Amino acid sequence: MPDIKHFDPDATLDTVVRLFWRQGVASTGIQDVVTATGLNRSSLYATYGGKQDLYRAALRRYLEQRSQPVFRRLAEDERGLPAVSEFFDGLIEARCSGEYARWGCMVSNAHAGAENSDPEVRGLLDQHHRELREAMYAALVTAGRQGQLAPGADPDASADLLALLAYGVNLRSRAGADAASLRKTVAAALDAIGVRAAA
Amino acid sequence: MPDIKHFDPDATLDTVVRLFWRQGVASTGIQDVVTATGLNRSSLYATYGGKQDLYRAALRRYLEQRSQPVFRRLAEDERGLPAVSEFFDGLIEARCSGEYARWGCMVSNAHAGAENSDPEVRGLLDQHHRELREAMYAALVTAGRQGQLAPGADPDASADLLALLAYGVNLRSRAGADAASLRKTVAAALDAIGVRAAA
DNA sequence: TCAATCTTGAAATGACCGTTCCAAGATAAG
DNA sequence: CTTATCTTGGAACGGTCATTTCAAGATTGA
Repeated sequence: MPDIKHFDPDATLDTVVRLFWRQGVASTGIQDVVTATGLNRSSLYATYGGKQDLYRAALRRYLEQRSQPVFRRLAEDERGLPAVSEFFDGLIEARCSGEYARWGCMVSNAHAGAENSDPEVRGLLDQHHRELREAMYAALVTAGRQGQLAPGADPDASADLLALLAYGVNLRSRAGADAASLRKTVAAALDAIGVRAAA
Repeated sequence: MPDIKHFDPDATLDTVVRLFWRQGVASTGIQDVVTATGLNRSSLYATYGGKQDLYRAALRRYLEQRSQPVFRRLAEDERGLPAVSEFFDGLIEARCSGEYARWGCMVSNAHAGAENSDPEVRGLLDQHHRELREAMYAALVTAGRQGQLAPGADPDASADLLALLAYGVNLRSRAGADAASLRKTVAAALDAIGVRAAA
């Protein structure tokens, strides 16, 4: 009997993700969302709830669509260190060029804003960090099995290090950091963890 | 002939720094500033200009009062790697406990927000990064002179790495990262750069 | 076709935003 | 003490905020 929605909630959410990703939640008004999505306030509120609910949904979708697929690929890659290197290459590429250049990472951005006082948002940040760290750890264990790690390198602590390094890349890329410089920095980190090239 | 100010602009600015540092500029209203400082809108606008001017002044003051003294101490320390280690210990201590626990770094936070679209703010972020990197580099060169660096370690790239790591620490500490875990991560990074403990 | 039920458009809500204005108060040189 | 000049308090400004409301439109089962 009822009417059906005249739009695709998932496609709309992708548009909303882009808004919150680029500008943050505090600097994005509902009017911005209305303008960008083309639908009106009533549909928005009926579908997603208020602004904070909309932000939470967008952050969840960012994790599912943007982060987790990349993490999964990293964790399941059997090559070891080259997989980690490729992960960072893709990261830097995405952060410094193309449609999302200088947007940083929506999760990293959320760390720095007032939005992280929301317990559910905080939970998503922790989940993101855990998943990134574990994917990195899996790749490093694989690397260790293939003798790619330096004798003293601890996969556990190295996974933490590389995860934090990714946050640093995300942050500095938003301020316009040079891609080549970021690549060189990452290479130095991997070199320090892996078997020493030049002794 | 004229009247004089009935307050100390520098002390007031310290209060404003704390506001913007903790909540960010977008989530802080002029009313918050009025309430926190105790002075009046007129005095605020007459002394500092508008909100954006006030934020810029606060960010400048954060650099001068909070960042640069620490950078200077790091750059001039003659001990090498222990100086770097102490820098990170102090950083993690400040980020995870005491008055400013879970506030992150005002500059790191600014990277992630919409405030970095202001050219002057962007300039301050770059200046901060340059100064951090150069202090780190100076300490690493000192370390190298004393034979504390691993044979393959490049002070230049390692300085970049440690600077990005600091941003990662700042970010994750805001989401409640555990101090012990952060310390362990930093130790692993320094171990990878320095002469290998366990071979 | 009718009626039930959801969606949609557009206007309205009150609260808060950053900023301005002006009269009253304070200061110090003459 | 007068007067010029700045500071201060507090009200007022138009604009924008997130959210609500409600009538009109659309859809589907009976």
